[in-house]
Amino acid sequence: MSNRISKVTILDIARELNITAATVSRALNDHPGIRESTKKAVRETATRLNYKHNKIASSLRLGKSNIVGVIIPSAEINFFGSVVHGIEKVAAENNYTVLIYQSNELYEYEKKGVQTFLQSRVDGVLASISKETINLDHYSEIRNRGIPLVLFDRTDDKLGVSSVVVDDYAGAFQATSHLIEEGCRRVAHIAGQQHVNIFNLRLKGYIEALNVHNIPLNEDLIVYGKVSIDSGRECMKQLLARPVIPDAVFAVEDFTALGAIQAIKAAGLRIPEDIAIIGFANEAFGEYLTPSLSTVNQQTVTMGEEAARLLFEGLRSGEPFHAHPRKLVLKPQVICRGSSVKYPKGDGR
Amino acid sequence: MSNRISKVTILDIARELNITAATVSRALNDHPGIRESTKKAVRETATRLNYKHNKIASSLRLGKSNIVGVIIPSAEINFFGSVVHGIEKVAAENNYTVLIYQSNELYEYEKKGVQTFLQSRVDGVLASISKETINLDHYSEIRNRGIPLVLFDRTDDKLGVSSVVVDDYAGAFQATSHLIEEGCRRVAHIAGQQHVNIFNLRLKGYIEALNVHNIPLNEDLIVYGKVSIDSGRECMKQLLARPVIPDAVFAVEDFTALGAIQAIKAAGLRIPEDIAIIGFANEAFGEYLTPSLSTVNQQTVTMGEEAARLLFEGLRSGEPFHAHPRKLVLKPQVICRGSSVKYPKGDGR
DNA sequence: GTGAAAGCGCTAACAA
DNA sequence: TTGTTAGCGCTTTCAC
Repeated sequence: MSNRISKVTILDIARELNITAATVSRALNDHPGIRESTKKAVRETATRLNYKHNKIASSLRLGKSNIVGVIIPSAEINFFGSVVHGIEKVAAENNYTVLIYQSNELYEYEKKGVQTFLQSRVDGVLASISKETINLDHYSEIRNRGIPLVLFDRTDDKLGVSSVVVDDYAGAFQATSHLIEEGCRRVAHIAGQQHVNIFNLRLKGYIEALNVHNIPLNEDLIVYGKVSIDSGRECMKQLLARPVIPDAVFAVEDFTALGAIQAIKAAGLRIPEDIAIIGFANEAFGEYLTPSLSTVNQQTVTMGEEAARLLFEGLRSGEPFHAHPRKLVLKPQVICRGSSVKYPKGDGR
Repeated sequence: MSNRISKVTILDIARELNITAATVSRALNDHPGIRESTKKAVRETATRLNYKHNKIASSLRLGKSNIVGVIIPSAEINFFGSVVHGIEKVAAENNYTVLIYQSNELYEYEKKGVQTFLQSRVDGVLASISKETINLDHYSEIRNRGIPLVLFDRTDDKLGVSSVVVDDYAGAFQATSHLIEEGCRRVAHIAGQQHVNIFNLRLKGYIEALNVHNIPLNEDLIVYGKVSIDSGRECMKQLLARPVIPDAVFAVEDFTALGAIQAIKAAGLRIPEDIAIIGFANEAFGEYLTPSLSTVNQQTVTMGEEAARLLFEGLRSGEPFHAHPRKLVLKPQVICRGSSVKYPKGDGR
């Protein structure tokens, strides 16, 4: 009620106590070598006057904002939501605030996000590259300005920055192997855009699993989609129209799998009896489907935590951040659920 | 490559062109009364030198940050994700950046978020109150400091600030009426914490619908839960154990409905034949369930847009923000899907 | 149409 | 242990 619009500064506190602003600042920052009694008095006066630290002034003076910017394609994809959680956790531990920017998978938005971050003088950036993005100059700019940048999930080695990814190749290999071990022989793959690194790796993992299990690769069983529910549905329809109908599908991620499931059901086929299916990413909805969706877990929270840790370690060390880029590879795990398990008791071998 | 660490300021541009920083500032801000040729030269030099506007310095000088803070319980609830989308859209139109803080439904986090925003000198706050929150002093503080505050969805009239809500009472009324019109007579309600305004309104809407349809209220058919999947499951189990088994359930929101569905299926009952069910909130997963979940749509994006608009209008008008709080009530719509429609062709009357 | 000068609120040398 | 002083980068009166 007293100070409707707070304009209380450290100077007000100083005057109140007949000391200088410098002392107040030091007291507030718990500087060693300020008498305890002074600190106490300052703190009390601060609360009494309703003082609030001005981060903007502090940032300007310090040349650092204590903000990290995070660029994600979409907060509505559960995967990124979880990663952000991991990031926020570590950021909070380091006394940092997190600014989130959604690119909506659009190159232009992504560029705009980078500019916003640069203007806001964020101390570091964590980013996952949008599907649409091919030109990486905006990320180079961050790098070149010496601002710590760590990529996660959708990364690009060309940038020469640290990154955290899940082993998509291994995940795809395991997922496909799982289907084969359930007894499937005509395993199809609904793939994603091949310029996106992780989607390409998933295709490769799929192919390798076929190899290892001595199943000849059949190009007819691979379709390339755009990674969405609609695209998954369309791709599945194409597969069902081909001479050889698959008995299993490894979808590039869960939304694609969902679309495929709809198409399979619409065709009057049973899951997993006629066609088994597995997705990738462990989106929340998968658990609630009937049958529940098998998928690959990507350690999302860990990914966020590790990415943030990489960032803060570099931030603390203070030194040329991008000198020695590190690459962390997390191990994925197959989650077997109803959509892929044909023989709940035994196994297919 | 040239300026690894950008330290280019308007002064550098000024020196380059033999003018003063003041002129550069004006040129960059497109001040009228700066010669076109000067502006052009300044802009060119700025890009050449890789100049980047320093928002922090600007904010300090201007006394405004051009940032709005948004407090939501959780980004993982689809509902809030959509609202944030609406907010971001309007914020972008107004040249504002959005800072998001997740309270995780925890009072302490929520308080911390408010403090962070206050320190960051956000120009306004949009918030949805956490389920756990009872004490509202932290919100009063925002208000008392004269910082624009607009609440959405989880609001509280006691604060005397503008708010945007969906008409929960009407939504609950419509949802319950829908079940009754499908021929159900023993309509149960899994309710939420009654200190949360919207949950209380939903209970009231439920009761009123029974009244209007001349169905006596049966306290045995109401259980109070904690609004989560687990709680929904437990509450449903309780209902199934009672002397009168319901033939329909109106769940306080979709996650609760999901838990209830699991319990119903586990009990070997069919949906909607034995028990029809409807949720609230139109979470994304509902569409993908089998049967798909009927629910109440809350105009989420609109809610975000309207809340943001309320904020920016006040921000622009510049005047005592909380003098005339406005309350916007959006109309919800029942979405009929498989879980509640017993007679797809006709109706229950 | 442009310059000179002051200041937003804070912090860190350097002094004392 | 505390004070003095200067400055972070920008914007804005007030001059001219």
